[in-house]
Amino acid sequence: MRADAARNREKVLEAARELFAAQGYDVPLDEIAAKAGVGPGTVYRHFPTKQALFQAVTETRVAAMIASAAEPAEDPKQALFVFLGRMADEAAVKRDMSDAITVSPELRKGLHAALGELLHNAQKAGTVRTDVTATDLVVLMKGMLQSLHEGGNPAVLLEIVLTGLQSSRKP
Amino acid sequence: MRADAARNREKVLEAARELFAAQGYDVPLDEIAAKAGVGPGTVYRHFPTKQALFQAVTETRVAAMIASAAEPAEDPKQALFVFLGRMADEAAVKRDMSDAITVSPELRKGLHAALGELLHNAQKAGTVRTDVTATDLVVLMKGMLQSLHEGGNPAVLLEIVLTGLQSSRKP
DNA sequence: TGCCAACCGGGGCGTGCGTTCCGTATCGTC
DNA sequence: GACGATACGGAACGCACGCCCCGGTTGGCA
Repeated sequence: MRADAARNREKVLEAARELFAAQGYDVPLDEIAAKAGVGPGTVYRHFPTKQALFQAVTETRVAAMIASAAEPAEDPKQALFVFLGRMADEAAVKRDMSDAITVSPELRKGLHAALGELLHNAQKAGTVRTDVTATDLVVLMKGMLQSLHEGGNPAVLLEIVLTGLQSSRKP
Repeated sequence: MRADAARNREKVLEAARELFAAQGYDVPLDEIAAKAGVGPGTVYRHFPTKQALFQAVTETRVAAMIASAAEPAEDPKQALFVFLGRMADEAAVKRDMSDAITVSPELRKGLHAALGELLHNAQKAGTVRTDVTATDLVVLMKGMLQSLHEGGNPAVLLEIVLTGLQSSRKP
C-alpha cells in the first residue's frame, strides 16, 4: 500500500471515530470525509460501505469490552453488573455505542453471547431474576443507553435497571 | 366541508392509524395515501404536514391515557405503576406510542407533566426512589417502549423498571 | 339541470445522503 | 528523471421522501 494511502486511511478513521462518537451513525459520510480533509471517493477506496467504516471504528472497542467480561469478579452478579456499568459508561460518552448494537449484526451477536454468558451464570447463582433472557437484556440496554443521550441521568438509570434485575424473593 | 372531503379525511386518518401503529412515524406519507386510496396531495389538503397528521392520530390516545392518570388508586406508587403499565401495554401493540414522545413536543410535555405529578406523589410517600426526575422517567420509558419492538418481553421489561424504581432502603 | 367553487390525483420539485465514475495528481520504481 | 500503477477529489447519479402545483373532476346549491 502506498504511503499516502495509509496516511489517508488513518485520517479517515480518526475523523470517523470523533464524529461517530459525537453524533452517532447518522452523521453524513461527506462530513466525515470533509473533517478528514479528503473527498468522499477516498473514503470508499478504503471502506466498501459506510457500515464497514462504522464497524471498523466500533468493533475494536466492543471487542475489548467483551474481552473484559472474562475478568474475574467477586461473584456472578457483580460480574454482570460491572459489565453493564462499563457499557453505560462508554455509551454515556460515545454516542456510537448504542448504534453499534443496531448497525452491525456481528457486534450485536458478540454482545448477545457475552451478556448471555454473564446472565446465565448470575441466574444460576440465584441472584438475578430468571425470567430475563439475553435478548431482553440486549434490547433493554440498548434502549437505556439511548436514553442517556436524551437528558437521562446515567447513574440513576443504570441503578434502576440493575436493581430491577436482581431477583426479588424478599419483599 | 363537502361530503367527499370529510369521507377522504376519515379514510386518511384510518390508514394513518393503521400504518403509524404498525410501522411507527417512519412510514412514508405516500404509503399512507396509497392505503387510503387517495393521492398525496389530498393528504396535504387536510393536514398541513406529516407531523400534524401523526399528532392528529396519536393525541387522542395520549390524552386519554393522561386523563386516566387522575383515576383513584390504592396508593401513589400503584397509581404511578398502573400508569406505566398502561403505557407499556399500549406501546407493545402500537408502534407509534414511543414515537409520539419524540415527534410531538406537546405530547411529550403532557406526558412529562402527568408523569411528574405521579412520580412526585409516590416519592413523597417514600415508596419510589427520590433521585429519579420526571425527565429520567420519560426518557427511560421511551427507551423501554422501543425495546418492546425489538424482541423484548414486555411483561419482564416493565417489571424490571418498576422494581428498579422502588426505593430500596431495606436490603 | 347547470354552474361554480371545492376538491382530487399524481406528476414533479427540492433536498439529503450513500455510492460511483473519471480525469488528474502523486508515489515509487527502473 | 521518466513511466506506470496507484490513489485522489469532487462532480454526478440514483433513490427516497416530504411537500407543492395544476389540469381535470365532482359535489351541492340555485
